[in-house]
Amino acid sequence: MDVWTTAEVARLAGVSARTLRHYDAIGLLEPASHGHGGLRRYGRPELLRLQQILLFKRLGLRLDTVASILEGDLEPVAALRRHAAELDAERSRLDRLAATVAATIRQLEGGQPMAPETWFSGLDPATEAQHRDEARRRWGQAVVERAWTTLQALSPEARRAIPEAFNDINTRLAAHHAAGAPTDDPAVQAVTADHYRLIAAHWGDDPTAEAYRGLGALYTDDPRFKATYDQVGDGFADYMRAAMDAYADANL
Amino acid sequence: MDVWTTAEVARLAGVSARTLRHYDAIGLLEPASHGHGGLRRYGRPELLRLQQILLFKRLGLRLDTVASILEGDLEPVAALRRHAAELDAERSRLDRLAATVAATIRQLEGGQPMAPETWFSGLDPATEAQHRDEARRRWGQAVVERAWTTLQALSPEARRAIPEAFNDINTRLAAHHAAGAPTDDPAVQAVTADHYRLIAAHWGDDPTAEAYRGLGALYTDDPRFKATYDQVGDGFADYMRAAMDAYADANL
DNA sequence: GTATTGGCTGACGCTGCGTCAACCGCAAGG
DNA sequence: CCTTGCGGTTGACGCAGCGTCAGCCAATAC
Repeated sequence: MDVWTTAEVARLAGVSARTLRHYDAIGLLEPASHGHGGLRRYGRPELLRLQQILLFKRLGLRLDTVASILEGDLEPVAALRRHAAELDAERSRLDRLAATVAATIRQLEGGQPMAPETWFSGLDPATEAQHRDEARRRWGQAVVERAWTTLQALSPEARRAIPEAFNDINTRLAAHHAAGAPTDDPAVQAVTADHYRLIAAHWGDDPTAEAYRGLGALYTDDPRFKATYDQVGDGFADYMRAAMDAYADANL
Repeated sequence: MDVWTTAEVARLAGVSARTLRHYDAIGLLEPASHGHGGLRRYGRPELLRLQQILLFKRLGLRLDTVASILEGDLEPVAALRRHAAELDAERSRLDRLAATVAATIRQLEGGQPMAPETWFSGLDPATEAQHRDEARRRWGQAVVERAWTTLQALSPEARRAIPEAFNDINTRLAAHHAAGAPTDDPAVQAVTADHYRLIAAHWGDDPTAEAYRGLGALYTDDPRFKATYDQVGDGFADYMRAAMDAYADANL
């Protein structure tokens, strides 16, 4: 009884026959010999090797790494150390991910269908930087930059309150827009004043005329905002910006 | 400027053009229209949709899940909750893995090339159980079972010391085996006595003759041990068991 | 005229097998 | 003798999410 078939080895080692064939195919564990009809026959050395393979695999090493170790091309301890570091990195990545997911859940629960102001908070640094570059290139104004970063820096509570409030204002303004009211119409300017106060509430100090115009520019020039606002109605982003400009002209 | 090409959208959103084509291929984000030569043309609604896609993707959701959410077939909050649970499970899996890897590193550092006694400590429960079933079926003796479980229950320090000691004994015994010395040869029995004492040191009380014979059976009948010992020399496992039986006959 | 950009459509590669599909050999039972 | 069934074999697709050629077309810049 020194030789075992595929199914026997599989049972002994607790793996599937398919796995053994796979290991043969990739050269990780070749049978001692082939019998009639290509039957795989494994001997004791193969059993031993399989056990070692399973040991390392159980630790999460990739099969090619396991192969390198068993061929003596890789120091087991070194490989495991590197693997441990990778595990650690992956774990902290999951930690951050979980935190972000939790935050998003809270945000979704607290707000309406998600306002664009909240969609982009917390993009990854690379994307974020790219967006800012794009913005700078387009608007070329430091004030717009400040409007954006300020929006980003809002407290979590403020963020949770934002979607509703914006939704409210957008709805009211959309009504005037649909009715064809000019942007300097008193009713429109009243809504815009609410908008200004909403912004100001999270601005630190009251936004200057320049800052408020910058925010208006954000609505029309940043595709992320523009796309959203134009879904409210065709040309709504432009309408909103015009109303904001008018407000700045008259009041700031 | 209401329409963008693949590369433009890619730049705006910070993804690759290939990704956009992929999303088109799987129906996740189809362009608004196709221009001359099949050029993809994206409009604002597509930009918006892409932003939502990227938001959910960034949270680690699979693309088909994202699709379900955007199609309204899946509640975003519910999906995120489930995802959070999965993240949590995965994280604790990584925790356990990292612990196992660390333990293995310690073991490898403390010992020689890894003795078989340590290889199988800490197999996953299913495999472990299967091995024990196999063992019971083969030996049908509770004492063998006890020999095995006792080996498994050793303290970490003892485990670290074991490989060296076993290696030493194996080397000495292998010399006699190669020289063709009978197993009841006094020199062979002297080495066997050392082996007995080594085992006894971790046994709790001194192993009985029955227990020691059971351990010998483990060496020849468990493929995990047999394969290893037979690598020392052909028939070495049998030789060792015979020496152990002889020792038990004469001294226990 | 041609070199450069960009865009297009395949199609393979990666990881570790699970899962058919199609076929063969051997032994027991009708 | 034939069927059934078990266990073995070799392909080959599928999965997730694109990266990465390869080969071809069109418009633009020099």
